[in-house]
Amino acid sequence: MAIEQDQLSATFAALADPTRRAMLARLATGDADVSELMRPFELAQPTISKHLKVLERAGLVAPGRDAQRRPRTLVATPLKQIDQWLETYRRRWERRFSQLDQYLDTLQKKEKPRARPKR
Amino acid sequence: MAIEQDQLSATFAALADPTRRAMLARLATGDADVSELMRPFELAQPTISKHLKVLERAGLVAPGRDAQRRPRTLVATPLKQIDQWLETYRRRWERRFSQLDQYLDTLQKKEKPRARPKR
DNA sequence: CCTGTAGATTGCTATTTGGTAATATAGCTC
DNA sequence: GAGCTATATTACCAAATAGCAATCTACAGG
Repeated sequence: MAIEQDQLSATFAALADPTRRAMLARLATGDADVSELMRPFELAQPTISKHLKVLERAGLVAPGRDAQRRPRTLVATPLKQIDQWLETYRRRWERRFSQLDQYLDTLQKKEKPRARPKR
Repeated sequence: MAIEQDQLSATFAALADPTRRAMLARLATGDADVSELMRPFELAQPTISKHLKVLERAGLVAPGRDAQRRPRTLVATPLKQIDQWLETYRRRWERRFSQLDQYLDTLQKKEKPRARPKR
């Protein structure tokens, strides 16, 4: 059903939209209210509010208050979780296990014998 | 809209599903065909194939061939891109960026959805 | 050929998502 | 309090998604 109750899924889903990533990038330079977050886009105000709600549900943004403004603050914690999730896969690009290596490895597996050449 | 033509969006979208993340985790231990990827889940085979298509469109998985099997290989490149994207935000959790961040971080850690006071 | 097996494809739901316009609410400022 | 400003909420639509059962395709072995 993919109701996305888990934190990681909600964060990934929130980041899967260029508009929302741009909003985060703006917030990385400092807090901003809705009008300001809206400025770079040709989107209606409710659309921006909706995007903000997605970011808030993911915990990436925290709401503030200043008279009638609602300045948003970036919260990095969910991004840290993503960074930790990446840990399992990190060696695949940091070490000598390149995409090409994997591809060639797959081709070789057709033969079924074993003896992985260690260059 | 959001046709997700950009690589980053496609990758984030693909990762926003626990089933697909589990499939990647399995592939991290070595190539696997559809029957094997299907095993841990109570999902129909076409559903798994669909998930695989999403992962392939994101470039996270490469298709192989072995008689009637289609063993899949993990490709880490899109994950590397995510890692690079995170770079902008990394200092926010590696250092204590601000007092507000600290405060919000601890709030998040509690994650306590208590009963809301009725207004 | 025929049969069994592994996957892909098709066709169909229900739900979610990104967008909109219209309206409601909250807080200045006069 | 009237009016202005900033934002949220509501109601709606179109498209995308996750799921399924049924069917088609490709290949290995007799």
